[in-house]
Amino acid sequence: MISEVAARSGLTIDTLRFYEKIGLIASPARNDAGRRVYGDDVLGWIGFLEQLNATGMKQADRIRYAGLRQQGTATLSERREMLEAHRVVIAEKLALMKDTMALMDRKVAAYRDMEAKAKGN
Amino acid sequence: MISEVAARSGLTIDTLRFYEKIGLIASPARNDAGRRVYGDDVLGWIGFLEQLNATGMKQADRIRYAGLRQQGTATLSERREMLEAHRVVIAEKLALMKDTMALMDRKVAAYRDMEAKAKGN
DNA sequence: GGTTGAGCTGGAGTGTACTCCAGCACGTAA
DNA sequence: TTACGTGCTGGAGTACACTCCAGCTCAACC
Repeated sequence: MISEVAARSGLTIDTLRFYEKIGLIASPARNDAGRRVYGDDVLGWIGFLEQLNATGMKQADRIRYAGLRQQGTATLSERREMLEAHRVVIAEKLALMKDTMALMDRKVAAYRDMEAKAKGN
Repeated sequence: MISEVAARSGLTIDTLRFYEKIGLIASPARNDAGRRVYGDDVLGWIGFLEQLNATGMKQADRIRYAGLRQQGTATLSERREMLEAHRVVIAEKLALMKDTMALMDRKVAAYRDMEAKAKGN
């Protein structure tokens, strides 16, 4: 079961167990042999975590969010605030990405120019 | 001198020396007392490095780029290729940032809804 | 000429986020 | 019933990117 979640999520088995240990993923049910049996929701949750991760949210914050989520609806507004704060961070990164992409374009064009001139000699 | 570059660049003195050690920054000239005297170009270069860094380029690749840059015009096309490759990476991250920002917006809206309903009870 | 402040070197230490491993248990197929 | 595959735990190890420190030198000011 863990191997299937690993395959579907793109995480490794070790990482899944690690995420569970640090509280990013809720401890799944176990079968008679003591093996993890994951719920259907875990893949969606991992996908969301990966999106937070890939957009630069720190582990500690993701753990905090995961903890709040497990506490249920009482933590809704706290979670909303975290997401709003993260949105701001993303917006800043987005602007930087755009800037840098434009810079790459300018530099690449300049390099092409210089290469053409070097050939022309 | 190093403290001024640190202040202007936003890097720490230790990081400047570290960057020099790993080849990200060329070894600057020294004065009679053996202290670093940086050229005017170093701040621009550090700014560019930071932009590569902030957009997710790995240390090893930045070191490679810095090395090519020090070798002069013979490495122009190699550097251009690196920047083109990085542009692609940035474009992907950009798309992910946009996606995630939209997701944050949807989630925040949904949370606000749920909060409003909870209050209404 | 002694103290202060800035900088020097080489090397050890830190934080983050995994990643790997030894040694053991369980269930199925030959 | 023994071999194999999969999974289990606790803990050690790794990679990356810095960050800190001891012990020293040098120049300038009092």
